[in-house]
Amino acid sequence: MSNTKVLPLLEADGQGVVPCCPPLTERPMTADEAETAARMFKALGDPVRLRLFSAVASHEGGEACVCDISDVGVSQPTVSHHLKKLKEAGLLTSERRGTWVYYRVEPSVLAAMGRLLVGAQAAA
Amino acid sequence: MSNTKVLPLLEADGQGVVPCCPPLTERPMTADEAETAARMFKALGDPVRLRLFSAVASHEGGEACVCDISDVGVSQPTVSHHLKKLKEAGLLTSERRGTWVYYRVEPSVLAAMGRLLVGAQAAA
DNA sequence: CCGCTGGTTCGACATATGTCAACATAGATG
DNA sequence: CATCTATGTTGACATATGTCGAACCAGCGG
Repeated sequence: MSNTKVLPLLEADGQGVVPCCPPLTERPMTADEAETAARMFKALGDPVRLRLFSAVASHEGGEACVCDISDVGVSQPTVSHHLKKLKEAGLLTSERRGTWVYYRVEPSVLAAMGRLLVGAQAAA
Repeated sequence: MSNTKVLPLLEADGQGVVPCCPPLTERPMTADEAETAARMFKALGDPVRLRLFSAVASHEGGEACVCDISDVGVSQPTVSHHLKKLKEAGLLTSERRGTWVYYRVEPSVLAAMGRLLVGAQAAA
C-alpha cells in the first residue's frame, strides 16, 4: 500500500485528476477545501521537506533515489520521515527498485497547486 | 512598523520585487532558499489561515476588513493571531482606517509562489 | 470624560512537529 | 546462511503551534 493512497489535493476521476479547489482569489474557501489544500502547503512548509521535494522535482526524469537527495543536513531517519510526510501529502510517490527506493513527483499536483495560487493558467 | 517589514519571498529592488527562488523543478533549492520559501508555504499550511487568506484575496479590491472575514469558526483573538502570522510571512499587509482594520494581499507574492510551483508562466 | 465596539496582545495550556539514536527490514553479495 | 548496505520504523524529547479567556489599546458616540 504505497502508491494506492488517494492524493489529497486531487481526486481521481477515472483517467485523470481534477483540482480540489478553486483559485484562492476566486472566492473564500470552504472549511473542507481549506483543510485539504492546507495539508499540501503544510507539507512544503518545512525547509528540509522543501529541499527534498525540490531535489526530486528537479532531478532527471522527475525522480530520484533517496541516496541522491539525502544530503540536506539532517540524519537519515529524519530524511526518511520527511519523505514519508511528502508522500502522505500526495506530493510524492515512491517505488523500490532493487536496492534503492525512488521518489517521484506527481506533476499534476504541482500544476494544481499553481492554479490554486495564480488562477487559471496554462498548466498540466 | 506595520507594513515596513520586508517580504520574505520577495526582495525589493527599487521599484518592484523579484522572486526569491527559482522554480522548484529547475534545480535543488539551497538551504537559504528553502528556508525563505518554506516560511510562506507554512503560513498557508493551516486551514484557518488559508481560509482567512482566501477570504481577503477574493474580497472586493483584494482587501477586507477583519470584521468581514472573522467567521471561520475560531475565536476573534485567534483570527487576529493568524492574520498576524500571514502578515509576518509577507502575504498580507494591514492598515487601520478609522474603526476598522483592513488586510490586503500582496499580489506579486501570489504570482511568485505560483512561479515557484509551475515554473515560468504568464503571471503578475 | 465614559463607555462601547473592533482588534490586538498576553499568559496558559494541550497538542503537533522536527530531530535523533537505536532498532528493524529489504535486497544484494559472498 | 552471514553479512553488508540502503531505508524505514520506534521511542524519546525539546520546541513550536493553535487555541482560548482575560486584559489591553484605538476610535467613536454620547
